[in-house]
Amino acid sequence: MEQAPICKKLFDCAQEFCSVVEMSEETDQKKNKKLRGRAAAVGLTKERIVDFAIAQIDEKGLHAFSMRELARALGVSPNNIYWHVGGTKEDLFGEVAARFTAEVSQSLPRDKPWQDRLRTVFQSYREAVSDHANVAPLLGAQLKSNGVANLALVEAVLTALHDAGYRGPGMRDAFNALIGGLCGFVTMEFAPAPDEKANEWEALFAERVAAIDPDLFPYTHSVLPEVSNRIFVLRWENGKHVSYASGFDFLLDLLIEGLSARAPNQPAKP
Amino acid sequence: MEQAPICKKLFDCAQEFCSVVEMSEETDQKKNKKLRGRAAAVGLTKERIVDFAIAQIDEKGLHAFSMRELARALGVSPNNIYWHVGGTKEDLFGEVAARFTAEVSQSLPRDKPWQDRLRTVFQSYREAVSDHANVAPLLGAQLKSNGVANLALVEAVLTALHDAGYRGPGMRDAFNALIGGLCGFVTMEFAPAPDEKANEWEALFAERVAAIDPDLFPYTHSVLPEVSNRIFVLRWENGKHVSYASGFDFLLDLLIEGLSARAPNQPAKP
DNA sequence: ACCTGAACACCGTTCAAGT
DNA sequence: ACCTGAACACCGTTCAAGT
Repeated sequence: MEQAPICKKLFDCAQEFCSVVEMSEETDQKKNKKLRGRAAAVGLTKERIVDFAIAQIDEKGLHAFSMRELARALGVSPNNIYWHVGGTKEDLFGEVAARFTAEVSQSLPRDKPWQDRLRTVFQSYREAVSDHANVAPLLGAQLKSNGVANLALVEAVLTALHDAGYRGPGMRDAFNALIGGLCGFVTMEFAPAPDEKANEWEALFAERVAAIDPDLFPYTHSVLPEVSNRIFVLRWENGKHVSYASGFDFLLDLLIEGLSARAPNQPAKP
Repeated sequence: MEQAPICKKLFDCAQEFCSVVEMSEETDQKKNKKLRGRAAAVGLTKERIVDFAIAQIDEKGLHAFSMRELARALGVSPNNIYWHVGGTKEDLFGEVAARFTAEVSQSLPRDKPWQDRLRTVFQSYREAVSDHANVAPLLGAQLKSNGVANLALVEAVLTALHDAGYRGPGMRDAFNALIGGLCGFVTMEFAPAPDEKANEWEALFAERVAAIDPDLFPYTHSVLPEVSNRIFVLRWENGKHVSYASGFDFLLDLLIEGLSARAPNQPAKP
């Protein structure tokens, strides 16, 4: 599993050592050739693999993604991928998720009030995910994704809560409510639709929605026109086609407002 | 896809017609034998299939679930399942999710204030999911699950929001914030851990967490003892092993509180 | 209608071997 | 170290056929 990176490191050290030793009697040309002969034979790197994986997932969806097809796209034997990325498909997904959350933690302002910092963190999280909506399930619905990569995000949220005065169990609950609520929202927002023959499923679903029994669910039936395919359970398209931005913003407002009202550190009133 | 049920109906009609015609010259024994000869040959039903599917998922996890193994457990040919449940694994997952959310909408009180009704709806949703935590990804991270089955839940939430005075776009946003936030939370809560060799992954993760750089993430590092494996991103076990109940309750409180404060219908103050 | 057996095209992963 | 070819054990799904 984890032996690959370790081996790699050992090998890098060994290489370094070698180059130093042979430096004197080796021409630059020879060296290049040697390098091309091994690492550059295919030139595969973890970055390149993750790049292609994300592209494939973006294009065909997570469901259709396969290691063998990724290998074909890279023009490489499948085992080569395993070597670079760890012995398992799940490991690759972990790398994808990691790359991903790394983008979020680019520009986190430090000099604003904690409420504003929270707002920008989660807004940028949602933006990052919506750029590659098909990977959404990897972030919310798998533990491996919650890797150690997105520490910047964690640090940002924790310090914000600290500034608000939250400590100990209260801080934990607040953190979990924020991450669970908001990241969970985004996961649901971009939940993939069944990949049936084109619009077949949509038509069927719309039909069923239209056939809702007014006697059993009178209110739902009455608001169907303003609600159909625009709220979470009663929909046949996900956030890629129908915007849930206002719902997300509303949730974010409710949470920050509530956290402010309950914050142990209240602004001094002169 | 959907042709199976149609065929079924046609056949049922035909059967009925036949029995009526033959009724006069057919003994009850003969009829029973005939019935046993076809439908009861294996006695497979959609209910039985879903029962077994849930059991298998509970036991081995969603990742390890397979149609062929389900067929083996049922003592049946794989195609038999396809016939009863629709032409696809995804269809079966849809049925599983449906059965599931049907449980939630059992006891929804109607005579309480809307805040209490919302509270019980979502508490019981979380309880239902936690009883079969491994199916959680089917509910939050796939659109097919958001089928038309859980209409009782939708009706309950919508009427609660109506009583609070929410209408139109405001009602939509409130609905999405509630469902997305709370159901999303539960999806994250029970996100499955990688199924690696036992505790290997856990040890590795714990190790990595312990190795967090205090210079890069000073605050996270300082609260590690009270936070490690107890908040969402920094964990190696999911809600099956570590309770997130207090975080969920806190989120629920924040939402209901916020919705009350903004509710167009405020209680009359005499 | 309900059910089976055999087959197709694919998959994740591993093993032994090359450079 | 980096990479390939061939193989294993499985999978979802379909097709033709039985009752």
